[in-house]
Amino acid sequence: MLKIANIIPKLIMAKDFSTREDNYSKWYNDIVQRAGLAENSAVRGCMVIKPYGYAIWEKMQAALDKMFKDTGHSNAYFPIFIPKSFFSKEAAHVEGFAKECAVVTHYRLKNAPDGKGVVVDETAKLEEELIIRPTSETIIWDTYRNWIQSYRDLPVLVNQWANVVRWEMRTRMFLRTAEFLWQEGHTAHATKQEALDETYQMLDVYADFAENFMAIPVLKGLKSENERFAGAEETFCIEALMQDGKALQAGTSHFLGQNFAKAFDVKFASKEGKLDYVWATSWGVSTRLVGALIMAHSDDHGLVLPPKLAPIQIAIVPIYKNNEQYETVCAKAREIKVNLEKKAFSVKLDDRDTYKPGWKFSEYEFKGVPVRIAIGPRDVENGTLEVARRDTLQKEIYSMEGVEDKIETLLNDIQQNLYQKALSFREKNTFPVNTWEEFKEVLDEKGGFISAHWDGTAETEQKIKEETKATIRCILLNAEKETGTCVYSGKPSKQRVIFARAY
RNA sequence: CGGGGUGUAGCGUAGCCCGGUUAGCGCGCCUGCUUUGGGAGCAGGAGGUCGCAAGUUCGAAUCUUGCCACCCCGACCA
Repeated sequence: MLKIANIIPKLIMAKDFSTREDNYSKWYNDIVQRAGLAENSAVRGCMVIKPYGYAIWEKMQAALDKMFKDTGHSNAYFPIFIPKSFFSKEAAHVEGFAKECAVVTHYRLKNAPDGKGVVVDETAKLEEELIIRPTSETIIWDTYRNWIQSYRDLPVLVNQWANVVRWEMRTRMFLRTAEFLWQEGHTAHATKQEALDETYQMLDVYADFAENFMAIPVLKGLKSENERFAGAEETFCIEALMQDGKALQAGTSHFLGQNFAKAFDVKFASKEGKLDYVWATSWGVSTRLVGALIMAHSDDHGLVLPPKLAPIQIAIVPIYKNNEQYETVCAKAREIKVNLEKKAFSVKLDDRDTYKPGWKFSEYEFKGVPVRIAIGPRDVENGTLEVARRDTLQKEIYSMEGVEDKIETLLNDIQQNLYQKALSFREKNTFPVNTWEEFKEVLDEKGGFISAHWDGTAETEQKIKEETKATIRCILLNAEKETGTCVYSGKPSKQRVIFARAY
């Protein structure tokens, strides 16, 4: 490092770009659009995930898929359509999803009588309507019945990467769309303890992924009854805090008990020769994580991506005045690219002559590329490079010699720095409160996570939600037990729980 | 499904009240020249069913009615 350059002046921050303070949701939408992550589609509530946005999802998939495989799971695929009757087999489950199901009733179109377009052919009505899966527990447990007879068939450890549809009233890019992509793990076990262990294990996998890949610290906890998955005995979650002080549920892991086994009659013969119902879990994360990634790290210059999930980790921008310089500079740039690729980094050399360097700088900045290298004739002459990091916007001049190692260190540093920043943000925005007045005041003036005593009843949680829009995000798994009095009802409480307004 | 709002070129918009030139502007796009170390400049150019349908009128982006779509605020949710 020969010299430390200045932080980019505020003057040249992104044009026509909303700021977080000015209008948080517009800022979010601007990033999604301008970074080329996604756009609205012709279908209400559904989005088109564009190549750059999808590439982030693919990076997430790759990392998670490996973690699932490493914990013994296999991928499979179940149908997108679920017979309507399957849904009514588990009472709580129907109750929870009935209001947001898309239903297929016919299987054929015909030419309209007036010759304009096509209409549904009423003679092609399905005998039993098909539900487009909002989640796959029912079809999967109906299938598992045939897979499981003996304890020797257990455990079944299956994951599926799929799309699901939940007919939402109000949608937001990535955070809530009518159709979304996700993975859903569905496991079957011989004992309650084994199923519980699996539930915790996958929660840990999610937390590990969030913290080490997404660079987002998460709280691990148990959901209250109100927030529990429809059909689960217990729902566990990871909760993250976004920059506007709202919480985001980033993943869930459910202990389903024997509910689905009973509903779908999935029994197994134990070693002792006794018939018993199978114990189940399910767990999932979705493209919502892309939304989490945006809201956790990005700034008023655009997207900021952690190196481990960035589709492009390093962008190289050549600088030149004429053809001759272009050739020299690009030759050197290609050399650097090859060397960096030897370290398995994803590098983009942007040698397009149709855009100017300044334009490219801005482009990679709002696309969140962690590291940008600029190389010009002066650098070729001096054996140097200008290296800019996206998280701090700092620029430094590096010597070309051994640059691969320095970039590697830099990328690790950026990954760590993003995590630390997010962690200290969460710490600064987590508030223990003891009175109802304080609760409302903190919520309205600061937002963030509120740690407060709760009497454990659904009624109190409901009242709090009605009065403040805040819900219990989770009951921390690793929290110290501490007796106190409920912040709302004044009744006795065994431990503090985490409240927040949430996405 | 309630309450509010908006539909004009790829995007953002002016014009609408009070009907009357060839529907204007910015960004983007195309061509050429000069440029290229932080979103280039100049010159020229292309691009419009004014959301859809009907009505009023000599004449409708503009007025009326109906429909559709989208956005924001509520209830519901990963």
